Amino acid sequence: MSNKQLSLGALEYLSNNFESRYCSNCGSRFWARAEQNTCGDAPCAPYTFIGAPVLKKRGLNDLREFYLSFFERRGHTRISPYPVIARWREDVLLVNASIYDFQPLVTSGKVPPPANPLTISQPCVRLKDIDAVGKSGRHLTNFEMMAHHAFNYPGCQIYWSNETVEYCDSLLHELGADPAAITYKERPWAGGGNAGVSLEVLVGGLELATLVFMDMQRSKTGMMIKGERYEPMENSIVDTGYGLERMVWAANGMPTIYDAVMPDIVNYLIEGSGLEHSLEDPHYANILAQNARLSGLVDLNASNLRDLRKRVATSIGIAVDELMRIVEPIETVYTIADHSRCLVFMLGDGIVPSNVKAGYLARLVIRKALRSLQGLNCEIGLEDVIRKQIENLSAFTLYEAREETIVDMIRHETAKYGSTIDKGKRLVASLAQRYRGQSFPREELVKLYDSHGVPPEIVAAVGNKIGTNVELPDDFYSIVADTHERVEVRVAPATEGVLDLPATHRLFYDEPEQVTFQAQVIGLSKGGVILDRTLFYPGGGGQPEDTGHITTGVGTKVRVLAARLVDHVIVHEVEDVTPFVIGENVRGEIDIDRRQSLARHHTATHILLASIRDVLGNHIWQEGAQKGVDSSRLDVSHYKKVTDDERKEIERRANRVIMDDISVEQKWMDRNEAEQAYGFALYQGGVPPGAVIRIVHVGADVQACAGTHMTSTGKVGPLRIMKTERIQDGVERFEFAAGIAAILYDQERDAIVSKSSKTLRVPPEQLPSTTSRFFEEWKELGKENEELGALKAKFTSFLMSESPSIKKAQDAVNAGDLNTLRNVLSSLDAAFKRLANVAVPLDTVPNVETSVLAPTVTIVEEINGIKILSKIIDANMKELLRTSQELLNDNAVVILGGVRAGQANIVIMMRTDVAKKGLNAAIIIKEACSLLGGSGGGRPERASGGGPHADKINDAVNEATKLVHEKLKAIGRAG
RNA sequence: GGGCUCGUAGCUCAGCUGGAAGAGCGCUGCCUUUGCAAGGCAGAGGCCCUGGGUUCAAAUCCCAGCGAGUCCA
Repeated sequence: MSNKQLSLGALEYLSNNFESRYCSNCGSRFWARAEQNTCGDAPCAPYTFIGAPVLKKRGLNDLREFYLSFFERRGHTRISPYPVIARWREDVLLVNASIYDFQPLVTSGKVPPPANPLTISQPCVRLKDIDAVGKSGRHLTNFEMMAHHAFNYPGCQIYWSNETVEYCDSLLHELGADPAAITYKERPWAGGGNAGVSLEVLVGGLELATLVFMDMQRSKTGMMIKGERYEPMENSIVDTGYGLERMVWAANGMPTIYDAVMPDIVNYLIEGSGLEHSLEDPHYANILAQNARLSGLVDLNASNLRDLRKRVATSIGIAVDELMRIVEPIETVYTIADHSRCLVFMLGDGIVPSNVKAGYLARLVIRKALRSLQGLNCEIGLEDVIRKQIENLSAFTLYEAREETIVDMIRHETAKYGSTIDKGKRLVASLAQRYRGQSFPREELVKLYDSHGVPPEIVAAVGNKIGTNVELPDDFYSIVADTHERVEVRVAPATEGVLDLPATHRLFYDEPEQVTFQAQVIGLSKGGVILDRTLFYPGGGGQPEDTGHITTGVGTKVRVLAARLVDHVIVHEVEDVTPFVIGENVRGEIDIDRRQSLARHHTATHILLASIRDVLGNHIWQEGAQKGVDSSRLDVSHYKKVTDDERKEIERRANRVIMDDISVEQKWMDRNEAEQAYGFALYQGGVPPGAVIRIVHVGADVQACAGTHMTSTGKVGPLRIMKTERIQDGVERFEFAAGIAAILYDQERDAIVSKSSKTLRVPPEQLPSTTSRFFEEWKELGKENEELGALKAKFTSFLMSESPSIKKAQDAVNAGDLNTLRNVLSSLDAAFKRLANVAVPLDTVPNVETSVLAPTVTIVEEINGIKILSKIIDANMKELLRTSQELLNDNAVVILGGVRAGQANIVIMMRTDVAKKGLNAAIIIKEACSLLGGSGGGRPERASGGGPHADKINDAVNEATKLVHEKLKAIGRAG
């Protein structure tokens, strides 16, 4: 027993009203009024509330309101829920619990809580047990955690465990719980770097709430809790969590939590899919209840699902198959009901489906829902269910306002998934062809899922139809996980030593247009000067730091390379720290052009974000931003590609705001007041620490922002969107320039255009038509060139051998067939004319070529009845190949050489019957080309090669010819 | 943030152990048919994503970039 558990034992309220015992099953300590041997929790105790509600019947909205007002009456302030996407945290993606709202800034004491004590009903999304959803009867991917929190600081004690348990007890009494049925089970608790003791609150076997008493923090020494060491901390926090859905379930005793929480959605899906079942049928209700009761006792996963099915079937007395037939469709209905509700929370709170981060989790849920819906085989679309859910969640007005965007995202994702699956099926089909009649390799199955998103069930369905044997392993997803190497999380960079100096006064906020300032040197560090006040902005919020000069008391001017914020102190990194003396007065001067440009881009960023939101919709959220001197970029969440028209409209709107010359308001505000007034949209650029934050108004845009700004929008000057790109699925990047940078961008563009138009000798406005004409003509020329090559090959071979046309003409003459003769001659004539009309591009013909070509003659020899032709002609590689092909009509082996662009090429071709005798062109070409300083290769009956020594072309062709002769003679002797 | 796939004709894709750019569907024309369904013949249609590198030779191999898809944290 650890100390923590003993300390709770001193609780007055518990010891006065309850008996403390140890569970005969798990050994945990628990408190109860009734005589009982077990802790009342699964798996030590079964559900008893199903069919026998343990709380007074209440609906979701009713119970939520009851809870919040219960705590309001007891001095708590009601707080609006936070979004389910945890934008204020870098360590997690989704809000898993109400305390996430206050981590890390409030829990660490850096920021005061919005109210103290407070009560909230916080929607949460947990995807960890997503596979058990629908099957276990109790798992949800999303739920509302009702909570009351008290933050105790030194000198400010609100309340602690005694009051918390008392509140819980009387709440449960008021809700109609039998006092004797309530059990508090003690458990050590740890999470998010903190630890403490918790009490699980159990009624009827169901855990309704957890009361956490957080008063420890992680440390190197201290006591061990759940594998980490913790020490006591100054603050202590009451962190409670009551499951709204579970309480509703306990209050009506339905077989599953889904029936209790979303009866109309469940019915809608059941009716829509033509399922016969209804909960009125006692047989079905019994099966589902039994299923929920037994699954309550285990942690459901893929491998023990079968065991569970068996146990349920046995306890009801039916076959497993029968059970599955009844239970699976309804489980699918539950899954869809859960997932669709989850999606309303996710998408409604601004998550855009993507392939990374929270967006990926949303996509995951969408795809699971779509797959389930498909399994149900009904006309209802996910879109329809989502609309119904939004209607149901009327307590959240925000979602109603965003309904069309949510539905549009769903539609978009549905189409996307459809095409992924279509593509996947085609892939599977072609793979299945390869493995027809064999078993389908497991690696392919994994790869299809991992690289192409094809679920194994689809592989099986398509594959088995084609005739490959696809086996589905039980632990498929863990096999996939095993193929991914675990990457260690990088360690946080070491923080610099805290400077024991007062916070630097930030002149850049008070006097945004000042260039110079007087200050006193109050500290020196290695390479750094610390002043009591400064105009140098230390960087932050995507805005780079200022540079400039500091002139010492004796007039030495020292360059400031950068300014950095270390805790509350701004450190000026200087070229040389030696001229500075602590205590002296100095004069600072910032590089005003740089600062102006940065500030201009910063203000422009705010203007642009507001314009983007105007044009693309209110789901737009800043995902990142980087300001620069020459250009800046702004990343926003958006689920479609930005069109040209949208981009232009955004640019026009932004420039209109600039021309309206609205003054930029900047003020410090109490954090909680600001949040109340403007909501979470304040934190586009991240959540700043501190009880007081800087609020910047730029037109319609209001943000918490620490950067420096222009004093009015007009001073931003022209704004140009240079380009948009999709940096991830669901995130669009805008690159833009403002002020002089925008002018420079325009000028650069003009230069590009004017240079091009000078080259083409057309005015800029004719560039599009001229370039496309040139492109077309270039393509035409390419085709003509091809044709020319073919004709040239024909012509060349015609000159060297007995052309079939000539034969045909002679035959026609002999037969007196004038018609044929006329046709042959006219077609030859046309070919020659065409050849004559096409300009032959004269390559830079090297001298060597003419000298080589001149003495060459056509060599035709016959060895063992095999006709061999070899010659050097004026042709490139392609033409050599073509000509050889033509010459093969009259010859059995053709060897052609040619020189182009200072490089020699050789081609050897032969009839297949010659190659079959054992003559290998690829081997011969290699030999011959080695004389050229190169190499070659190909297939036995056709090979090509070449080399840089063009002057050796004669030798190479001769060598090839010689080798052919020798080989043929050898074959002849052997034969 | 990391892993893995893919960019070739209008579409779907083959070719990728380097050696003349292919198939199916679609399109155009002609033939067959009373018409339809269809069949036959001929043809058009390609910066093989871009830029480097290796090589005698690159759609194919290597690197970088751009674009798309997918899985995981």
